[in-house]
Amino acid sequence: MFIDSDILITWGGIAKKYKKGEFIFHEGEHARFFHQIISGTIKMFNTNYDGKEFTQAEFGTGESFGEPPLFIDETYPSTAVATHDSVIIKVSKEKLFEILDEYPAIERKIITVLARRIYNKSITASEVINNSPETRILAFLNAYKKKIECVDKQLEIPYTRQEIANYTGLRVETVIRTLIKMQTKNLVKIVNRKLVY
Amino acid sequence: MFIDSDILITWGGIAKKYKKGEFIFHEGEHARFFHQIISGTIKMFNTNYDGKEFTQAEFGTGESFGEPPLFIDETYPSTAVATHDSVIIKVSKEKLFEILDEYPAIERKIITVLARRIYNKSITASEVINNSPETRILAFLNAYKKKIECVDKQLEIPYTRQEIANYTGLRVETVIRTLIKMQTKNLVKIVNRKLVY
DNA sequence: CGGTTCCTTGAGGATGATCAACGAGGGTGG
DNA sequence: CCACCCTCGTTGATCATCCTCAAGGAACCG
Repeated sequence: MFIDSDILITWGGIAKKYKKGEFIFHEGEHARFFHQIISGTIKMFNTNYDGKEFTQAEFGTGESFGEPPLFIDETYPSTAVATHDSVIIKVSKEKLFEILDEYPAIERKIITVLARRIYNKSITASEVINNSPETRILAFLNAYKKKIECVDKQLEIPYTRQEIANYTGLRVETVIRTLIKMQTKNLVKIVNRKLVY
Repeated sequence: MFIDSDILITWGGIAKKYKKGEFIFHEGEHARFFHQIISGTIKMFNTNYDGKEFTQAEFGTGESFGEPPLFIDETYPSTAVATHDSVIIKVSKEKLFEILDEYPAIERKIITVLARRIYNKSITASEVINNSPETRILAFLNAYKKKIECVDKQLEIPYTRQEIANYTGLRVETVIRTLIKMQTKNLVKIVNRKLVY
C-alpha cells in the first residue's frame, strides 16, 4: 500500500467505483485529483490519429497513478481506463499537498515511486527504438516477469496478442507471426493458443 | 539552480571537470553519486547491439541527472556523456539522503523534477510509436522549442541531422529526406543547410 | 590545404503494415 | 442442446516505407 487509505479518507478522500472499460480521466484534461487503487487494475494509454493504441503502463491494487501532472502545471499526457472493475480513492490536489506537508515520509515514498517509473520508461524507450519485433516482445515479456517477481520459471502470459501489440507498438499480425517464429527458435511456447515464457 | 551548490559542497560535494566526449557513467553501472551540472551539457543515451544510438534526454547548467537509480536498487539504464566541456558536482548517495533529511523543501523540488521527467518521457513514447517520421521530427522540434521557451517565433535548430535521428529513432538519411519533404510543405525552412522552424 | 564532420543522393532490398477473410472457443439466451 | 454472437487468433497477398550500403560533395578549422 502506498499511502494508507485511512489517511486519504481522513483528508477527504472519496472511494469511487469504476466498471471495466470506464474512463478515469482523458488525455489533455486538467489534473485535479490524486488517484490510488483500492482494488482492480488501470491502464494508461495513448491513441494516435489513426487509432493505433500505445499502452504506457498498467497499475494494480495499492498503486497510485496519474500523479506527475499534479506536481507540474500540465494536463494528463495519457488516458486512464479501468481494465477490471475497480475501486479508486480520489483526493484533491490541495489535500494531497496538505498530506505531504504533514507526513514527510510519504514524500520520500513518492520520490521512490516516481524514480521507479522513470527507470521503467527509460528501459521501454530504449527497447522500442530497438526496432526488431522479437527484441521488443522479449523486452515486454521480461518486464512482465520482473513485475511478477518470477524471473526464473516459465509461466503463462496473461495478455492477448493485441495487448502485446499495444505495449510494443507493433501490429497484431506482426506479434502473431513473430511469436510463431520465436516458438520455432524455442524462445517461447504456445500451448493451445496460450503463450508460455 | 536545483540544489544550491553551497549546500552540496558543505555536504562533501566535489566539483569535477569533464572534457567534451568524456563519459560520466555507463549503462549498467551501480549508482553511487548525485550529479548536478555547474556548467556544460550532458546527454544520456542508449546504444543497441548494432550500434544505433537513442538519446534519452539532455541536461544543461543547473540541472541534475541520473538520480532515479539512487532511489531504487537498480543500475544506470543509460550512459551519460559530456556534450560540451562541463563541470559537475558529485555528492555521494549517502550524503544526498542526509541533505534531504535536513531540507524537506528539496524533497518537494525533486518530486517536481521527476514528475516533469515522467511527463516528458510519456510524451516522447507516444510520439515515437506514432511511426511517421514527419510526426516524430515535428514532436522533437516542438519539444525543443518548448524547452527553450520560445514557442511562437521561428528559430534555428542547433542540432545536426544525426542528432535529430538519435532523438527520434530514425536514420540520418530518413531525417534528411523527411526534412526536405517538410520544406516543400512549408513546415520547416532549410537555409544553407541550417534547419529553421 | 588536408582533414574532419556533416549533408546529400541513389539504388536496392527487407520488413512490418495493411486489408480481407476465416477459424476457434466461450458465453448467452431461447 | 443448439444457434448465435463476440472476442481472439491466424493466414495470405500486396504494398509502402524506412533501412542499408555506397559514394560523393560542402563547409569548416587548424
